[in-house]
Amino acid sequence: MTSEQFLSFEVTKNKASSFAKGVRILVVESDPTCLRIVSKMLQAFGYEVTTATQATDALHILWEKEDEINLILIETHLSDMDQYEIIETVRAMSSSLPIVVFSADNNVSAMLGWLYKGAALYLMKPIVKNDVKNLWQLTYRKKKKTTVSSVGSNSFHAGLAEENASSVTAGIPSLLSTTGKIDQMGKTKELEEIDSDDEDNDNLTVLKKPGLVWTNELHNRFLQAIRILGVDGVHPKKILQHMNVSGLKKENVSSHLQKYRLSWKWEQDATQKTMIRDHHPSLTLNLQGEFSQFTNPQFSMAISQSEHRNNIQNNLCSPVSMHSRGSAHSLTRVNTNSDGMLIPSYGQQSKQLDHTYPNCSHTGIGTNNDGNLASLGQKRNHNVEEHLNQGTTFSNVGTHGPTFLGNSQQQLQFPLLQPQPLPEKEDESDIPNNITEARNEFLVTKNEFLDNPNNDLWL
DNA sequence: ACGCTAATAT
DNA sequence: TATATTAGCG
Repeated sequence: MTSEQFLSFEVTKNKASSFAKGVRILVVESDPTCLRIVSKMLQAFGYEVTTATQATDALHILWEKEDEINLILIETHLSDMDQYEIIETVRAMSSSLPIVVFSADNNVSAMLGWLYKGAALYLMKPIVKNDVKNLWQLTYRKKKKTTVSSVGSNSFHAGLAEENASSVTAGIPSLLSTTGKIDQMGKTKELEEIDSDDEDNDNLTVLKKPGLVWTNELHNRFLQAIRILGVDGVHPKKILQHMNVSGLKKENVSSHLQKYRLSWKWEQDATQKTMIRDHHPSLTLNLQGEFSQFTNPQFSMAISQSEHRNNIQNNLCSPVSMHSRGSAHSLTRVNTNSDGMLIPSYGQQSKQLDHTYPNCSHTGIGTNNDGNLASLGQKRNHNVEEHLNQGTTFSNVGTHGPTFLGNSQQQLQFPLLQPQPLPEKEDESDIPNNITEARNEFLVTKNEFLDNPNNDLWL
Protein backbone atom coordinates (compact mmCIF):
# COMPACT_ATOMS: atom_id res chain seq x y z
CA MET A 1 0.00 0.00 0.00
CA THR A 2 1.13 3.48 -0.55
CA SER A 3 1.98 5.68 2.28
CA GLU A 4 -0.76 8.00 1.20
CA GLN A 5 -3.29 5.33 1.91
CA PHE A 6 -1.73 4.77 5.20
CA LEU A 7 -2.02 8.42 5.94
CA SER A 8 -5.68 8.60 5.31
CA PHE A 9 -6.73 8.00 8.83
CA GLU A 10 -9.41 10.06 10.32
CA VAL A 11 -9.46 11.56 13.67
CA THR A 12 -12.57 11.85 15.67
CA LYS A 13 -12.90 15.19 17.19
CA ASN A 14 -12.95 14.98 20.86
CA LYS A 15 -11.94 16.77 23.90
CA ALA A 16 -8.33 16.03 23.40
CA SER A 17 -8.16 18.07 20.27
CA SER A 18 -9.21 21.22 21.98
CA PHE A 19 -6.50 20.82 24.54
CA ALA A 20 -4.01 19.83 21.94
CA LYS A 21 -4.56 23.07 20.18
CA GLY A 22 -1.60 25.30 20.62
CA VAL A 23 0.69 22.59 21.90
CA ARG A 24 3.81 22.41 19.78
CA ILE A 25 5.62 19.15 19.48
CA LEU A 26 9.08 18.74 18.08
CA VAL A 27 9.24 15.44 16.26
CA VAL A 28 12.63 13.93 15.66
CA GLU A 29 12.67 11.01 13.26
CA SER A 30 15.13 10.11 10.57
CA ASP A 31 12.72 8.21 8.35
CA PRO A 32 10.85 10.80 6.30
CA THR A 33 7.78 8.65 5.74
CA CYS A 34 7.36 7.91 9.36
CA LEU A 35 7.97 11.53 10.16
CA ARG A 36 5.21 12.57 7.84
CA ILE A 37 2.78 10.09 9.25
CA VAL A 38 3.40 11.09 12.79
CA SER A 39 3.25 14.75 11.96
CA LYS A 40 -0.02 14.39 10.17
CA MET A 41 -1.47 12.47 13.00
CA LEU A 42 -0.44 15.06 15.49
CA GLN A 43 -1.77 17.87 13.38
CA ALA A 44 -5.05 16.12 12.97
CA PHE A 45 -5.44 16.31 16.69
CA GLY A 46 -4.65 19.96 16.67
CA TYR A 47 -1.05 19.92 17.70
CA GLU A 48 1.45 22.17 16.10
CA VAL A 49 4.39 20.29 14.76
CA THR A 50 8.01 21.07 14.20
CA THR A 51 10.09 18.40 12.58
CA ALA A 52 13.70 17.36 12.51
CA THR A 53 15.32 14.41 10.83
CA GLN A 54 18.53 14.48 12.76
CA ALA A 55 19.40 14.82 16.38
CA THR A 56 21.61 17.76 15.76
CA ASP A 57 18.85 19.57 13.96
CA ALA A 58 16.51 18.91 16.80
CA LEU A 59 18.90 20.25 19.35
CA HIS A 60 19.46 23.26 17.22
CA ILE A 61 15.78 23.99 17.01
CA LEU A 62 15.43 23.44 20.67
CA TRP A 63 18.24 25.76 21.39
CA GLU A 64 16.74 28.52 19.35
CA LYS A 65 13.11 28.18 20.23
CA GLU A 66 12.92 26.36 23.43
CA ASP A 67 10.00 28.47 24.57
CA GLU A 68 7.87 27.45 21.66
CA ILE A 69 8.32 23.74 22.07
CA ASN A 70 6.02 22.13 24.55
CA LEU A 71 7.08 18.56 24.05
CA ILE A 72 9.69 16.61 22.16
CA LEU A 73 8.96 13.33 20.47
CA ILE A 74 12.10 11.40 19.66
CA GLU A 75 12.67 8.30 17.61
CA THR A 76 15.27 6.22 19.28
CA HIS A 77 17.44 5.32 16.33
CA LEU A 78 19.01 8.49 15.15
CA SER A 79 22.09 7.97 13.13
CA ASP A 80 23.98 11.05 14.03
CA MET A 81 24.06 10.48 17.72
CA ASP A 82 24.33 7.44 19.78
CA GLN A 83 21.69 6.02 21.97
CA TYR A 84 21.01 8.28 24.91
CA GLU A 85 23.03 11.25 23.89
CA ILE A 86 20.10 13.20 22.57
CA ILE A 87 17.92 12.70 25.56
CA GLU A 88 20.72 13.58 27.91
CA THR A 89 21.37 16.73 26.00
CA VAL A 90 17.75 17.68 25.89
CA ARG A 91 17.47 17.10 29.60
CA ALA A 92 20.45 19.25 30.17
CA MET A 93 18.96 22.03 28.11
CA SER A 94 15.61 21.96 29.73
CA SER A 95 14.74 20.11 32.85
CA SER A 96 11.04 20.53 32.39
CA LEU A 97 10.44 19.76 28.75
CA PRO A 98 8.42 16.58 28.45
CA ILE A 99 10.25 13.96 26.46
CA VAL A 100 8.49 11.16 24.68
CA VAL A 101 10.37 8.54 22.75
CA PHE A 102 9.11 6.06 20.26
CA SER A 103 10.70 3.09 18.65
CA ALA A 104 10.18 -0.24 17.02
CA ASP A 105 12.60 -1.65 19.51
CA ASN A 106 10.85 -3.57 22.19
CA ASN A 107 13.95 -4.44 24.07
CA VAL A 108 13.02 -4.02 27.66
CA SER A 109 16.32 -2.83 28.92
CA ALA A 110 16.46 -0.24 26.20
CA MET A 111 13.01 0.95 27.07
CA LEU A 112 13.88 1.23 30.71
CA GLY A 113 17.04 3.03 29.76
CA TRP A 114 15.13 5.75 27.97
CA LEU A 115 12.71 6.08 30.80
CA TYR A 116 15.52 6.22 33.25
CA LYS A 117 17.15 8.97 31.26
CA GLY A 118 14.07 11.05 31.64
CA ALA A 119 11.54 10.04 29.01
CA ALA A 120 8.02 10.40 30.19
CA LEU A 121 6.69 7.85 27.78
CA TYR A 122 7.98 5.13 25.53
CA LEU A 123 5.73 4.42 22.58
CA MET A 124 5.97 1.44 20.33
CA LYS A 125 5.87 1.78 16.59
CA PRO A 126 3.70 1.96 14.78
CA ILE A 127 2.29 4.98 16.44
CA VAL A 128 -1.48 5.03 16.51
CA LYS A 129 -3.98 7.69 17.25
CA ASN A 130 -4.45 6.77 20.82
CA ASP A 131 -0.76 7.08 21.42
CA VAL A 132 -0.66 10.74 20.64
CA LYS A 133 -4.15 11.82 21.49
CA ASN A 134 -3.37 12.65 25.06
CA LEU A 135 0.16 13.84 24.78
CA TRP A 136 -1.00 17.31 25.64
CA GLN A 137 -1.51 16.15 29.17
CA LEU A 138 2.20 15.91 29.64
CA THR A 139 2.40 19.62 29.02
CA TYR A 140 -0.40 20.37 31.35
CA ARG A 141 1.53 20.97 34.49
CA LYS A 142 0.59 24.45 35.51
CA LYS A 143 -2.83 25.44 34.40
CA LYS A 144 -4.94 23.22 36.58
CA LYS A 145 -7.93 24.96 37.94
CA THR A 146 -10.72 22.81 39.16
CA THR A 147 -9.40 20.97 42.15
CA VAL A 148 -12.53 19.33 43.23
CA SER A 149 -12.71 19.75 46.89
CA SER A 150 -12.94 16.03 47.39
CA VAL A 151 -15.30 16.31 50.27
CA GLY A 152 -17.47 13.66 48.77
CA SER A 153 -17.29 11.58 45.75
CA ASN A 154 -20.19 13.34 44.20
CA SER A 155 -19.83 16.57 45.97
CA PHE A 156 -20.15 19.44 43.74
CA HIS A 157 -18.13 22.43 44.63
CA ALA A 158 -21.04 24.71 44.52
CA GLY A 159 -18.95 27.49 45.75
CA LEU A 160 -19.92 30.87 44.65
CA ALA A 161 -23.00 30.43 42.59
CA GLU A 162 -22.95 34.17 42.39
CA GLU A 163 -25.84 35.23 44.46
CA ASN A 164 -27.69 37.27 41.97
CA ALA A 165 -28.66 39.80 44.51
CA SER A 166 -32.11 38.45 44.26
CA SER A 167 -34.60 39.18 46.90
CA VAL A 168 -34.86 35.56 47.70
CA THR A 169 -32.94 35.09 50.85
CA ALA A 170 -34.40 31.82 51.84
CA GLY A 171 -32.21 28.82 51.72
CA ILE A 172 -30.93 28.15 48.32
CA PRO A 173 -30.65 24.47 48.00
CA SER A 174 -27.19 23.42 47.27
CA LEU A 175 -26.08 20.36 45.53
CA LEU A 176 -23.84 19.80 48.46
CA SER A 177 -26.62 19.28 50.86
CA THR A 178 -28.31 16.24 49.41
CA THR A 179 -31.13 16.66 51.83
CA GLY A 180 -29.46 15.50 54.95
CA LYS A 181 -28.50 11.99 54.28
CA ILE A 182 -24.83 11.90 54.81
CA ASP A 183 -24.70 14.21 57.70
CA GLN A 184 -23.61 12.08 60.54
CA MET A 185 -21.46 9.45 59.12
CA GLY A 186 -19.59 11.65 56.80
CA LYS A 187 -19.00 8.42 55.12
CA THR A 188 -18.81 10.06 51.80
CA LYS A 189 -15.40 8.69 51.47
CA GLU A 190 -14.12 8.36 48.05
CA LEU A 191 -13.73 4.85 47.14
CA GLU A 192 -11.46 5.89 44.40
CA GLU A 193 -10.84 2.49 43.19
CA ILE A 194 -9.95 3.14 39.77
CA ASP A 195 -7.17 1.30 38.41
CA SER A 196 -6.59 3.35 35.37
CA ASP A 197 -7.90 0.82 33.02
CA ASP A 198 -5.12 -0.46 31.01
CA GLU A 199 -1.65 -1.15 31.65
CA ASP A 200 0.85 1.09 30.22
CA ASN A 201 1.27 4.69 30.15
CA ASP A 202 -1.14 6.26 32.41
CA ASN A 203 -0.04 8.52 34.96
CA LEU A 204 -1.89 10.81 32.66
CA THR A 205 -5.29 9.81 33.76
CA VAL A 206 -7.55 12.69 33.18
CA LEU A 207 -9.29 14.34 36.00
CA LYS A 208 -12.45 12.67 37.05
CA LYS A 209 -15.54 14.60 36.48
CA PRO A 210 -17.95 14.87 39.31
CA GLY A 211 -21.10 14.49 37.36
CA LEU A 212 -24.40 15.75 38.51
CA VAL A 213 -26.94 13.32 39.79
CA TRP A 214 -30.50 14.22 39.04
CA THR A 215 -32.11 13.28 42.25
CA ASN A 216 -35.82 13.30 42.68
CA GLU A 217 -35.68 16.63 44.29
CA LEU A 218 -33.67 18.13 41.50
CA HIS A 219 -35.79 16.59 38.85
CA ASN A 220 -38.98 17.71 40.45
CA ARG A 221 -37.61 21.16 40.67
CA PHE A 222 -36.87 20.95 37.03
CA LEU A 223 -40.37 19.80 36.23
CA GLN A 224 -41.81 22.45 38.40
CA ALA A 225 -39.83 25.11 36.64
CA ILE A 226 -41.06 23.89 33.31
CA ARG A 227 -44.64 23.87 34.39
CA ILE A 228 -44.50 27.29 35.86
CA LEU A 229 -42.51 28.93 33.16
CA GLY A 230 -44.85 27.80 30.46
CA VAL A 231 -44.06 27.00 26.92
CA ASP A 232 -42.36 30.29 26.26
CA GLY A 233 -40.10 30.01 29.21
CA VAL A 234 -38.75 26.58 28.66
CA HIS A 235 -35.17 27.49 28.03
CA PRO A 236 -32.17 26.41 29.97
CA LYS A 237 -31.41 29.80 31.34
CA LYS A 238 -34.84 30.46 32.70
CA ILE A 239 -35.19 27.00 34.03
CA LEU A 240 -31.93 27.40 35.78
CA GLN A 241 -33.06 30.66 37.28
CA HIS A 242 -36.23 29.24 38.51
CA MET A 243 -34.75 26.11 39.92
CA ASN A 244 -32.45 28.27 41.90
CA VAL A 245 -30.06 25.57 42.88
CA SER A 246 -26.60 26.74 43.66
CA GLY A 247 -23.93 25.00 41.73
CA LEU A 248 -26.25 23.93 39.02
CA LYS A 249 -24.98 24.99 35.66
CA LYS A 250 -26.81 25.84 32.54
CA GLU A 251 -25.18 22.94 30.81
CA ASN A 252 -26.66 20.60 33.34
CA VAL A 253 -30.09 21.91 32.64
CA SER A 254 -29.56 21.87 28.91
CA SER A 255 -28.52 18.29 28.93
CA HIS A 256 -31.37 17.28 31.11
CA LEU A 257 -33.81 19.24 29.05
CA GLN A 258 -32.59 17.59 25.92
CA LYS A 259 -33.17 14.20 27.36
CA TYR A 260 -36.50 15.25 28.66
CA ARG A 261 -37.64 16.49 25.29
CA LEU A 262 -36.38 13.39 23.64
CA SER A 263 -38.36 11.14 25.88
CA TRP A 264 -41.33 13.32 25.42
CA LYS A 265 -41.10 13.16 21.70
CA TRP A 266 -40.91 9.45 21.84
CA GLU A 267 -44.03 9.24 23.83
CA GLN A 268 -45.79 11.43 21.36
CA ASP A 269 -44.79 9.35 18.43
CA ALA A 270 -46.00 6.25 20.08
CA THR A 271 -49.26 7.88 20.92
CA GLN A 272 -49.77 9.19 17.46
CA LYS A 273 -49.07 5.92 15.86
CA THR A 274 -51.48 4.25 18.13
CA MET A 275 -54.12 6.75 17.22
CA ILE A 276 -53.59 6.48 13.54
CA ARG A 277 -53.68 2.79 13.72
CA ASP A 278 -56.84 2.86 15.74
CA HIS A 279 -58.55 5.17 13.34
CA HIS A 280 -57.24 3.62 10.20
CA PRO A 281 -57.15 -0.06 10.69
CA SER A 282 -56.10 -0.56 7.11
CA LEU A 283 -52.78 1.05 7.88
CA THR A 284 -51.89 -1.27 10.61
CA LEU A 285 -49.61 -3.38 8.59
CA ASN A 286 -47.74 -0.48 7.18
CA LEU A 287 -47.29 1.10 10.50
CA GLN A 288 -45.72 -1.95 11.89
CA GLY A 289 -43.63 -2.55 8.86
CA GLU A 290 -41.30 -0.29 7.07
CA PHE A 291 -43.29 2.81 7.57
CA SER A 292 -42.79 3.20 11.21
CA GLN A 293 -39.19 2.27 11.11
CA PHE A 294 -37.87 4.15 8.19
CA THR A 295 -39.90 7.25 8.03
CA ASN A 296 -39.54 8.20 11.61
CA PRO A 297 -36.50 10.33 12.00
CA GLN A 298 -36.52 9.97 15.70
CA PHE A 299 -36.17 6.30 15.45
CA SER A 300 -32.94 6.15 13.62
CA MET A 301 -31.61 8.98 15.62
CA ALA A 302 -32.64 7.66 18.92
CA ILE A 303 -30.89 4.40 18.60
CA SER A 304 -27.80 5.64 16.91
CA GLN A 305 -25.59 5.23 19.88
CA SER A 306 -27.17 2.10 21.16
CA GLU A 307 -26.97 0.57 17.79
CA HIS A 308 -23.31 0.00 18.18
CA ARG A 309 -23.97 -1.84 21.33
CA ASN A 310 -26.48 -4.01 19.65
CA ASN A 311 -29.25 -2.89 21.87
CA ILE A 312 -32.03 -2.22 19.49
CA GLN A 313 -34.71 -3.13 21.91
CA ASN A 314 -33.67 -0.99 24.78
CA ASN A 315 -35.84 1.70 26.16
CA LEU A 316 -33.19 4.29 26.43
CA CYS A 317 -35.32 6.91 24.88
CA SER A 318 -38.57 5.69 26.15
CA PRO A 319 -40.27 8.09 28.43
CA VAL A 320 -40.19 5.48 31.08
CA SER A 321 -36.50 5.93 31.29
CA MET A 322 -36.76 9.62 31.78
CA HIS A 323 -36.63 9.62 35.49
CA SER A 324 -33.98 10.41 37.94
CA ARG A 325 -32.12 7.91 39.97
CA GLY A 326 -34.26 6.08 42.42
CA SER A 327 -37.24 7.75 41.02
CA ALA A 328 -40.55 6.21 41.76
CA HIS A 329 -42.34 7.94 38.99
CA SER A 330 -42.00 8.17 35.30
CA LEU A 331 -43.52 9.83 32.37
CA THR A 332 -46.46 7.67 31.70
CA ARG A 333 -48.76 9.56 29.49
CA VAL A 334 -49.33 12.56 27.38
CA ASN A 335 -51.97 15.07 28.07
CA THR A 336 -53.66 17.51 25.86
CA ASN A 337 -55.26 20.76 26.62
CA SER A 338 -58.26 21.98 24.75
CA ASP A 339 -56.15 23.09 21.85
CA GLY A 340 -54.53 19.79 21.40
CA MET A 341 -51.24 20.90 22.77
CA LEU A 342 -49.43 18.11 24.39
CA ILE A 343 -48.19 18.37 27.87
CA PRO A 344 -45.60 16.04 29.23
CA SER A 345 -46.13 15.04 32.74
CA TYR A 346 -44.90 12.60 35.22
CA GLY A 347 -46.76 9.93 37.01
CA GLN A 348 -49.37 11.21 39.29
CA GLN A 349 -49.31 14.66 37.90
CA SER A 350 -50.91 13.54 34.75
CA LYS A 351 -54.00 12.57 36.58
CA GLN A 352 -54.04 15.87 38.05
CA LEU A 353 -53.53 17.84 34.92
CA ASP A 354 -55.64 15.70 32.80
CA HIS A 355 -59.03 16.72 33.85
CA THR A 356 -60.05 17.37 30.30
CA TYR A 357 -59.21 14.05 28.83
CA PRO A 358 -59.01 11.58 31.58
CA ASN A 359 -58.45 8.79 29.14
CA CYS A 360 -56.35 10.47 26.59
CA SER A 361 -54.87 7.39 25.12
CA HIS A 362 -58.23 6.30 23.87
CA THR A 363 -60.18 9.45 23.45
CA GLY A 364 -58.68 10.75 20.32
CA ILE A 365 -56.06 13.30 20.98
CA GLY A 366 -56.25 16.16 18.58
CA THR A 367 -53.49 15.68 16.16
CA ASN A 368 -52.66 19.31 16.23
CA ASN A 369 -52.34 19.83 12.55
CA ASP A 370 -50.69 23.17 12.77
CA GLY A 371 -48.24 22.68 15.51
CA ASN A 372 -45.01 20.89 15.67
CA LEU A 373 -45.61 18.29 18.21
CA ALA A 374 -41.99 17.77 18.83
CA SER A 375 -41.24 21.13 20.28
CA LEU A 376 -42.07 22.52 23.59
CA GLY A 377 -42.06 26.05 22.39
CA GLN A 378 -44.49 26.14 19.59
CA LYS A 379 -47.65 27.71 20.81
CA ARG A 380 -47.68 30.97 22.48
CA ASN A 381 -50.78 31.66 24.39
CA HIS A 382 -51.04 28.61 26.47
CA ASN A 383 -48.87 27.50 29.22
CA VAL A 384 -49.15 24.88 31.75
CA GLU A 385 -49.53 27.36 34.47
CA GLU A 386 -53.04 28.05 33.38
CA HIS A 387 -53.83 24.48 33.74
CA LEU A 388 -52.43 24.37 37.14
CA ASN A 389 -54.46 27.30 38.23
CA GLN A 390 -57.68 26.01 36.94
CA GLY A 391 -56.86 22.43 37.47
CA THR A 392 -58.21 20.08 39.96
CA THR A 393 -56.59 19.60 43.25
CA PHE A 394 -55.59 16.50 44.96
CA SER A 395 -58.90 16.27 46.65
CA ASN A 396 -60.75 15.54 43.45
CA VAL A 397 -58.32 13.23 41.98
CA GLY A 398 -58.44 10.02 43.77
CA THR A 399 -58.61 8.25 46.98
CA HIS A 400 -55.05 8.95 47.81
CA GLY A 401 -55.29 12.62 47.49
CA PRO A 402 -57.17 13.88 50.45
CA THR A 403 -55.32 11.95 53.02
CA PHE A 404 -52.09 13.31 51.77
CA LEU A 405 -53.20 16.86 51.70
CA GLY A 406 -54.10 16.80 55.30
CA ASN A 407 -50.66 15.83 56.31
CA SER A 408 -48.84 18.95 57.25
CA GLN A 409 -45.78 17.10 58.35
CA GLN A 410 -44.62 16.68 54.85
CA GLN A 411 -44.43 20.34 54.24
CA LEU A 412 -42.05 20.86 57.03
CA GLN A 413 -39.63 18.37 55.72
CA PHE A 414 -38.78 20.34 52.66
CA PRO A 415 -38.20 23.86 53.77
CA LEU A 416 -35.89 24.59 50.89
CA LEU A 417 -38.22 23.70 48.15
CA GLN A 418 -39.74 27.08 47.67
CA PRO A 419 -38.94 27.92 44.12
CA GLN A 420 -37.68 31.20 42.98
CA PRO A 421 -40.40 33.50 41.74
CA LEU A 422 -40.67 34.07 38.09
CA PRO A 423 -37.94 36.34 36.82
CA GLU A 424 -40.19 39.04 35.57
CA LYS A 425 -41.57 39.45 39.00
CA GLU A 426 -38.36 40.57 40.52
CA ASP A 427 -39.35 44.17 40.69
CA GLU A 428 -42.65 43.42 42.27
CA SER A 429 -41.33 40.80 44.55
CA ASP A 430 -42.04 43.01 47.52
CA ILE A 431 -45.69 42.63 46.89
CA PRO A 432 -46.74 39.14 47.62
CA ASN A 433 -48.74 37.61 44.90
CA ASN A 434 -51.39 35.52 46.43
CA ILE A 435 -52.09 33.54 43.38
CA THR A 436 -48.49 32.82 42.75
CA GLU A 437 -47.85 31.83 46.29
CA ALA A 438 -50.83 29.61 46.36
CA ARG A 439 -49.73 27.98 43.24
CA ASN A 440 -46.22 27.51 44.42
CA GLU A 441 -47.40 26.04 47.61
CA PHE A 442 -49.53 23.71 45.69
CA LEU A 443 -46.68 22.61 43.56
CA VAL A 444 -44.38 22.15 46.44
CA THR A 445 -46.90 19.99 48.13
CA LYS A 446 -47.18 17.89 45.08
CA ASN A 447 -43.48 17.48 44.79
CA GLU A 448 -43.23 16.44 48.33
CA PHE A 449 -45.59 13.72 47.54
CA LEU A 450 -43.55 12.64 44.61
CA ASP A 451 -40.40 12.72 46.62
CA ASN A 452 -41.67 10.48 49.30
CA PRO A 453 -41.03 6.89 48.33
CA ASN A 454 -43.60 5.75 50.83
CA ASN A 455 -46.43 7.23 48.92
CA ASP A 456 -48.28 4.98 46.62
CA LEU A 457 -48.27 5.57 42.98
CA TRP A 458 -51.42 6.15 41.14
CA LEU A 459 -50.37 4.71 37.89
C1' DA B 1 -24.79 35.23 22.99
C1' DC B 2 -28.11 31.91 23.21
C1' DG B 3 -30.62 27.74 22.26
C1' DC B 4 -31.45 23.62 19.74
C1' DT B 5 -30.22 19.00 17.88
C1' DA B 6 -27.36 15.27 16.96
C1' DA B 7 -23.34 12.94 17.85
C1' DT B 8 -20.13 11.35 20.73
C1' DA B 9 -17.20 11.13 24.94
C1' DT B 10 -16.80 9.80 29.65
C1' DT C 1 -26.61 4.00 31.82
C1' DA C 2 -26.72 8.81 32.81
C1' DT C 3 -24.57 12.81 32.14
C1' DA C 4 -21.22 16.02 29.81
C1' DT C 5 -19.25 18.02 25.97
C1' DT C 6 -18.91 19.40 21.44
C1' DA C 7 -20.08 20.86 16.72
C1' DG C 8 -22.89 22.93 13.58
C1' DC C 9 -26.70 25.51 12.76
C1' DG C 10 -30.11 29.32 13.22
